Amino acid sequence: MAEPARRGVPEATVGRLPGYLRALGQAAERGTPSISSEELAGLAGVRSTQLRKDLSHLGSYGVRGVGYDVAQLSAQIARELGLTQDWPVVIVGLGNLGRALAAYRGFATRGFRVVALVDEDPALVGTAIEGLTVRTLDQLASAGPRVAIGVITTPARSAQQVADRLVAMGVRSILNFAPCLLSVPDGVEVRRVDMATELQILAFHEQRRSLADDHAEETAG
Amino acid sequence: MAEPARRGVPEATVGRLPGYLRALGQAAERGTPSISSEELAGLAGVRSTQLRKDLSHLGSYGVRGVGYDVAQLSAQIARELGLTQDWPVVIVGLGNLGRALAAYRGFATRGFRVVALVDEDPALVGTAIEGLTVRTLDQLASAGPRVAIGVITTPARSAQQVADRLVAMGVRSILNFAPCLLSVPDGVEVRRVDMATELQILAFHEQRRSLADDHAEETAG
DNA sequence: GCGACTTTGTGCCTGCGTTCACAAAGTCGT
DNA sequence: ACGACTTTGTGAACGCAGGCACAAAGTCGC
Ligand SMILES: NC(=O)c1ccc[n+]([C@@H]2O[C@H](COP(=O)([O-])OP(=O)(O)OC[C@H]3O[C@@H](n4cnc5c(N)ncnc54)[C@H](O)[C@@H]3O)[C@@H](O)[C@H]2O)c1
Ligand SMILES: NC(=O)c1ccc[n+]([C@@H]2O[C@H](COP(=O)([O-])OP(=O)(O)OC[C@H]3O[C@@H](n4cnc5c(N)ncnc54)[C@H](O)[C@@H]3O)[C@@H](O)[C@H]2O)c1
Repeated sequence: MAEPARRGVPEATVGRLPGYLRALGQAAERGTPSISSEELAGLAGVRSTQLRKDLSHLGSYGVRGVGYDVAQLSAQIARELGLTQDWPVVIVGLGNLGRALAAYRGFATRGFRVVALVDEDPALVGTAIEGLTVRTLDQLASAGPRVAIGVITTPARSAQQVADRLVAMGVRSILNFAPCLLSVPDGVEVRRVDMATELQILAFHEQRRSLADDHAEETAG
Repeated sequence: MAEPARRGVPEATVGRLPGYLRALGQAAERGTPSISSEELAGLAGVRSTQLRKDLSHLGSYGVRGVGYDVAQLSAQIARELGLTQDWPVVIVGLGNLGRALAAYRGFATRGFRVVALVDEDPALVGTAIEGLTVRTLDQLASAGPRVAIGVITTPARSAQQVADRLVAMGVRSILNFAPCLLSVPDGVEVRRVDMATELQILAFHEQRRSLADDHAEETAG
């Protein structure tokens, strides 16, 4: 039974698969041909029961008494995530952040290829960054390569219109770095990376700890 | 009753508070003095019932029949998140990403101040970036300002040792951009920002949609 | 002042995700 | 060949989070 409830992978599980893949990469470097759920879970930072349940959702199975074949499980998760093909990516907005992303070699290593760079600044359009010529959205729409995933690194005020243009071009997956909400039609998925939000969550807990510390001092002293 | 189960703010709620704060900022720009949960929820991208339940956890309350006072609610959420004080931040690893973050003006706007920059590259140490002199971790530990939050933008292989050093310096909040797991003692919180993971999740759904489309064509044709 | 209306705050229910406990299945030593 | 041991896969219990329905509370028009 290699194909159980195949179309029912829970979202929470999907969110952990990339982590498992990275952990498997580490395991592969060590040269161990197979790995137990306990050890792999340790590398991925989850409980072994959770790992096993997650893997059970993909119908994958290891060998009882032994563990999982590292190479095989890697391939299976990569296939599940759609990383067997290369996804063409466009980066829109080549400021500080967009340029850092364009220069980042980490994408290419796994299934993603930056095939276009877009900005509206006339001083940038036509110049080459990382071997790619910067274009406008118009140029991309009329004569560019097909892109599957759009990365938005423009200021927040431009993000919505950029998203609209991308959607009109057929892009259904957007990674948004601008600190704002994007409204898109059904069938288009937006994920946000928001460092300000992350910092604020850290600040919340930091403050909670500070208050706890203060209280401890108070009662102790 | 302005203080109910004050220490019981659910984690999921905390994760949405920054979004509410941003939405309130937008509302404030419009000049509306008060706002209904329905409208604010729209700006934040959640359901109004969820917004109200979230706010109820902080003991905050609006005025029935009217809504929430924008300025007051803003202040209350900011206080809850610990943004009334400035949190000193250090950025470790001044490559492409670290430099982009150092140049980013978005942090200062709300409660965070980059007070130190760290790298181990001798070519960088001693130079000035964005008005701050780059130091080593040793220099920061012995003679630097106190930092509350550490941002790690080094390659993955260095991230753990950097985290260990930060923890030894008393840092209890870490934002990690390196694609790896950090192991830290209890009482230290790590949050990760991982673009590769986000892209892989997008790829999963993209692939799922592609397969669905193929199937639709097949049955239609 | 009063009734109609608006909007908040919350108890309850439902669904999802995580953890526990254990049977199934396979390996390894003898 | 067989028994002890290891490890997986999963049914079941539990807890948390989200959404619904509704009462409470206040506003506004007259
Ligand atoms: N730099 C960071 O470290 C950082 C951190 C967190 C969040 N962000 C967010 O990422 C986004 C980009 O940040 P940044 O520092 O790189 O900004 P930036 O101002 O340096 O760059 C923005 C770029 O987008 C281009 N642009 C603007 N409107 C455009 C449009 N309609 N079409 C195409 N290109 C357009 C501009 O020409 C510019 O090159 C912002 O939303 C910012 O809030 C950045
Ligand atoms: N650049 C991106 O767009 C991007 C995107 C996603 C993830 N990341 C991750 O962010 C991290 C940084 O990426 P980058 O492209 O800026 O890398 P980079 O190689 O350009 O920069 C890394 C910097 O860290 C410094 N460093 C290394 N070891 C150190 C140590 N022990 N102490 C102090 N400094 C040290 C190096 O001197 C260098 O300046 C990496 O882990 C990368 O995977 C980057």
